[in-house]
Amino acid sequence: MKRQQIASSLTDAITSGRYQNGALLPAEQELATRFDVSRGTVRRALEDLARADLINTRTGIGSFVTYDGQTFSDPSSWGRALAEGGVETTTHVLRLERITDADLAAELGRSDTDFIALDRLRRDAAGVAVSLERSRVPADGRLAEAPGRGLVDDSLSATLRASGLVPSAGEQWISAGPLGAADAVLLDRAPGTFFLHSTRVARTADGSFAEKVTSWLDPEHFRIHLNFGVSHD
Amino acid sequence: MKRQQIASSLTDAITSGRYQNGALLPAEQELATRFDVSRGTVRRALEDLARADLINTRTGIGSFVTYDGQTFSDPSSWGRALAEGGVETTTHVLRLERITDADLAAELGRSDTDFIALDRLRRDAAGVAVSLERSRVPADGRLAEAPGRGLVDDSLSATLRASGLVPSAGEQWISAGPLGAADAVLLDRAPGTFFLHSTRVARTADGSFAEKVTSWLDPEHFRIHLNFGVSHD
DNA sequence: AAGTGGTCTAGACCACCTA
DNA sequence: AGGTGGTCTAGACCACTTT
Repeated sequence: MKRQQIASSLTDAITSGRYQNGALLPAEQELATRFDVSRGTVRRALEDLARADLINTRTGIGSFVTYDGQTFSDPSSWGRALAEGGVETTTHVLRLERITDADLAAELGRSDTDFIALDRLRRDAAGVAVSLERSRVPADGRLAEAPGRGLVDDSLSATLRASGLVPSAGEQWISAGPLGAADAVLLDRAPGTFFLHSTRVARTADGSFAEKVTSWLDPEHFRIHLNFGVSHD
Repeated sequence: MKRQQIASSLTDAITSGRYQNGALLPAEQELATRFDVSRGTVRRALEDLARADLINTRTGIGSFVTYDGQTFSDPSSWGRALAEGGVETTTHVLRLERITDADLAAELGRSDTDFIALDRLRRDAAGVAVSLERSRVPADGRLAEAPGRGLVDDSLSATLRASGLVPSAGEQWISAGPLGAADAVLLDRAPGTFFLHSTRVARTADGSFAEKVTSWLDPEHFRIHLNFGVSHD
């Protein structure tokens, strides 16, 4: 299975950060030469990556990496925020710490009020802040040590996976509205600027809480993409 | 697109009963000869049918029909626009007519440039316009008469179903942005007002176009809700 | 004009299944 | 053994994007 080897190799390169989010992959012919296969085989491998929402291929240009190390790729029907073609972004961790949040615990129906909070800001190449994401995951097991140890591969999804929290179901709400005063400061925008807003709650197969992510997204840089009825493999 | 023509032809043969449930399709090489294409193209078409659960391919044997005549289920995982807090709305048809749209045909990869256009405006109880929806469906078969006859049950999806166009897969993009001048007039808002925007393209099992809907939604009245992972994958 | 992805072709070899 | 699907190849032509 050369196709799988190539897909696996490219997936690794993307999730490990060798190909950054927004970057352009080498041309298909170049990949074919590099892997010593035909272009058709490269294309079949790239189809797999596209299905997993790791890349976004555009005619006449190439394949852009659309993986920010944040979202789970497993539930393929997640609405994913896609950077418009070829915008390079960098991610900055605003905070990573253990918190207590009784409101969130009540909302999720949890008795445990301890969580790990991870807040991140994304900037485009020009340094303009384009998104603000707040993740909350349970402070159980190995995750409890994340603030001290850092994230696995710098990726929240990898850290969750390493902790055995594999999301299998969830809900997402997408809306739009004006930025609040505090968020506006973080994003360096005028208060009241309209942003896309997404709230996502994921649970594992046994129904326990896996992750809650709320995001503010600059509508000029992001749109949310959904795919239905075509997931297989 | 030979692939799509072949998929469409085979889908028709299956749903019309020419290939009964459980029957074995002709061999790929035989189909290739019959359609006068290469085997690779036949295989890509069969992949589409398999993805739509119309056939089941087994190594060394062939492709069995797995379609029992039941209608395809609607893709239940569409992102649905939900009115906040039980706001009652009324829907007004702005237009329902046959149109020619070469750009849309090109975008969808269709040679037929005829479509049925249905534009609708929704107002809340106070009479404020809260959403604008433009639907485009193919002007094939019974649908071609919709402008004269009206919609089945006043519902576009019911009309589509009655015409044999059952969506089984698709994509949706959600973004946000300022209203254009023309849309602002229709919605009775100031140009540049920020609205949620959704574009949805649905296709039938054989990959042919079923419906395209673009919507502008007042972010104060609507949010989009997604639910997934509960029963499949 | 040059580079890129999108599609199709004709052929090849393999693993699998039924005889 | 002979037919079937699974995979890969090397090349071709086209439409699109950028220079």
